[in-house]
Amino acid sequence: MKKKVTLKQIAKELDVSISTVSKSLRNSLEIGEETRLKVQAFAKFYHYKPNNIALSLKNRKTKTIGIIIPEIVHYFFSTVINGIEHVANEKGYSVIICLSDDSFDKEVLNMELLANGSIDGFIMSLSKETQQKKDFHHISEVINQGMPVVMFDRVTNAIHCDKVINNDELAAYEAVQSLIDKGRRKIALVTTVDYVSVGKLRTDGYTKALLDNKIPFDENRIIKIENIDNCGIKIEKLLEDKAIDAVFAVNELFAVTIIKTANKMGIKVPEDLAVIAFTDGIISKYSTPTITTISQRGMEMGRVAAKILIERLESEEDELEEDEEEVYKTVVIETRLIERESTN
Amino acid sequence: MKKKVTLKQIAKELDVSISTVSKSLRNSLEIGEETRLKVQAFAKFYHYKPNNIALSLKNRKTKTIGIIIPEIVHYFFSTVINGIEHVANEKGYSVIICLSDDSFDKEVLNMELLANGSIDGFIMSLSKETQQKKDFHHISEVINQGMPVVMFDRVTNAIHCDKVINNDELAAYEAVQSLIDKGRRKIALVTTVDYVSVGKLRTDGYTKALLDNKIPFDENRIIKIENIDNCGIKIEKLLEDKAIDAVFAVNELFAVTIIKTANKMGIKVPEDLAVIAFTDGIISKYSTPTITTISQRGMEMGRVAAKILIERLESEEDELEEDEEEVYKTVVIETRLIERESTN
DNA sequence: CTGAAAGCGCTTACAG
DNA sequence: CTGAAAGCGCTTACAG
Repeated sequence: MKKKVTLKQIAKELDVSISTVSKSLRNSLEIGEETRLKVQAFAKFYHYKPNNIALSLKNRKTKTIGIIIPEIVHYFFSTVINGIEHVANEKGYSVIICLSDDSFDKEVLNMELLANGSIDGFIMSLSKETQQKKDFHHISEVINQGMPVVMFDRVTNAIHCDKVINNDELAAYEAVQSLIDKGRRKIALVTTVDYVSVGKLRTDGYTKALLDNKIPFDENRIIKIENIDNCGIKIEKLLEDKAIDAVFAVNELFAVTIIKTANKMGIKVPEDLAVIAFTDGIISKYSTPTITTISQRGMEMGRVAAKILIERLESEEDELEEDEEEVYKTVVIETRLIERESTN
Repeated sequence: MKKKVTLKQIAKELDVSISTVSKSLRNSLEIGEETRLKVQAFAKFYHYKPNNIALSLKNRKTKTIGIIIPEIVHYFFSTVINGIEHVANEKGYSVIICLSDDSFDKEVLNMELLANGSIDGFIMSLSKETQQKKDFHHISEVINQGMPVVMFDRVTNAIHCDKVINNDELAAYEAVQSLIDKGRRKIALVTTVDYVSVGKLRTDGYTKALLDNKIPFDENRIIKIENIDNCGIKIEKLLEDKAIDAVFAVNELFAVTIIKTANKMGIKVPEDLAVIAFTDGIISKYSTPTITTISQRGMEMGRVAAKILIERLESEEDELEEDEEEVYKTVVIETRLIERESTN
């Protein structure tokens, strides 16, 4: 077991000063060629690599990005992480991931933990509980300390920072419009409870599409599901309303459950019932029938979020710490309609 | 913008020494009550939190775990991360995640990056390319430097370290046996290419189950798929062999593809063809019919891996750096058969 | 051309 | 009871 070698050890071994070793390894012209080469050879032989922690302390930056998301066993979020990780890696950054489990307390705790020097900036998506409580002090605190934050998907207007989002309302509108274009007029909406910001926006898009097409709005055609595991009855009741010929589901889990329920009830998809879902995941691709979805393009969201954060991080360096007004941007990632079998 | 406050600033402000501040905040009895309380009040007011990086450097441990996995948009792996993250969090550790994208070079690069002080230990699953090349020098190097490594799922005998695995051979055996118990005798195997360690083990289990039941082994009933995207033809050819009444797929993506192909060909699942898959993911639960699977219990694997690593990390502390023989353990996580509609 | 010193933010053994 | 000093591993402005 040979522990990692340090500058100090090399210096001792070679009988030179630590400064000389450091400079040699950084190819400083200050150092005589002979010494430099000697040091370099020795360092190479012992696989010397500078200690990241020491560098972080010295440079006051860690070259790592903190990610805080509600859950990781989730197609969309893992896709975003994938995007972030790839951009980060290209630019020499690592990512450290914390899960909030949709809990406010865990979100706060994890942010505080990481904010104490472990990372240079955050990329995050709000937990349900945080959105419900509307308490964002932990985020503004971090921003106040000068640490950049990029929020994605589940964002809030209450915080002034860079954001990467879909136009959820517009995307929902387009989804519903596409159903209308195919001759469907009695369109139901299956959504989540209201405090999830994106849920609300998607509902707005749905309502607006109906309105613009002069289709009467019927409250009974909207159901809000809190828990996926026991939504069967609610969905059955909705489908029993024979007047329905299409449903817009706010995520693919709802969509596949609807299709399965329809099957059981002898309702044919897409003939009798067209189904379209927000969030393109793996299920939609492999369900029978395959499900038409609106892809949020999580990978792209991740890439963009990482780019924005890193850009801000690297530009801060030369900034003269002036108290200039920060100009934040909100990037809207275009969603993409992926037509499959569940709408014809 | 008020930057984070440091001990130095507090000391200056209160006109005491840094040592006094440090000791006060750590509730040292050395310090007089008055001073201590004064410092604590001040620190609290300014939200003082010690800098993690400085602590890491001082203590020579980071309280963070490095995870290296092939991909993250993958049900099993994200499940494992979830398990790791939760026990890590409980014990005050963070996790930093790097993806190898199944590339040997990225795996090596990322390990070297993290090994330079960023983390206390690794939890990892080998990339395909690494398994193919059988080059594990980067892992033994890290271990040699005294950094503990726990491998899971895709492991190798070439490296001596703690491991968490399924008994892939046995699980495959049991899966095939369950098909046989249901009267199926002409069982096909759809697997991956051989260099993936678990793929090979599952094949062995399949073969053995046939043998033990005196069912003739037919090489034509085994197909190896390299790329999921264009395996349709291979599967069709297999299913055309009317003699087949069951198939054991090495993952759920293969299984669902088989079911869809069967449907198209007018073959009924499970009546004409029973399908069972390794790896319980989200697709199996929502496919039509739902798919019987062998759950690898990724969450549990993650939990166990994290526990082993942290235990080793914390026990090392008091260990007197003796050159005692390390005793590594391999924990086998029992798989679970989850019966659904695709086998009857 | 080389090295001593200061410093990043912290802790702790040791003086006083 | 308080503080100066050394040290974790590194970099760099400054002397010599």
